Amino acid sequence: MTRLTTDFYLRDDVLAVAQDLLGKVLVTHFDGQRTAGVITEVEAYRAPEDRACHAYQNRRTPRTEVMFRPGGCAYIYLCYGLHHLFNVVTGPEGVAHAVLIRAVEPVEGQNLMCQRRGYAPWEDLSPRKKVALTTGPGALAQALGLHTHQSGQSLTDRRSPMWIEDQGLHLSKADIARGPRIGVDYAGECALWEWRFWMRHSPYVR
DNA sequence: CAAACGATCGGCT
DNA sequence: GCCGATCGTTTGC
Repeated sequence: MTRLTTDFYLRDDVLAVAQDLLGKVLVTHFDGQRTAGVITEVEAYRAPEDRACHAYQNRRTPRTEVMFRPGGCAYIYLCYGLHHLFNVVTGPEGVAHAVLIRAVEPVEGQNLMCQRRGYAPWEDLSPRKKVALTTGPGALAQALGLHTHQSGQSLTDRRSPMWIEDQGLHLSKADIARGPRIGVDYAGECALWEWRFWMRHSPYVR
């Protein structure tokens, strides 16, 4: 297992980082238990010009302060009062870029994920239900035990309980599809930008 | 201090 | 496809 290092996250090109995250493995290790999933769908958010980004026009608020940190930490926030959405902060310090992880394919700790989601055990799930376990940003965050109180956590520190690793899966350009981001209609013209990327052949995509 | 607003999900028609 | 749930954050008065 090779945990991604700060070099990966500090790059200024968040669209490149977003695509490079596809095929990497998001791992959490809480209370001695690991859960992990291959990242299958992401969206890029880029201050200052991106109206859909919480740090639009580089405005700093208590919530978005972590987005301005050097790349390599988590930005987790509560959406619709119910869902904890997990983002990876990228770019150098002062540059508020982030990648929203929208879906993963479970590869480790499936039964704990099911427990956290209130599902029956993994082996008892229909194919559809297996996909629903970790498809969608709120769903995967719940499955992996991610919560707003972890916002700001490092993904690169040796002692951190959450990180992203490269397990050697290589995607060619043809394996990546792109389209407009979801749920950002309020962002005017920015809503048309094709900053959502997914693994073309994965069933773990909306 | 009040009020509006979501980077969504799941259940139901 | 439509709709309600639910609450922290932000903004405006």
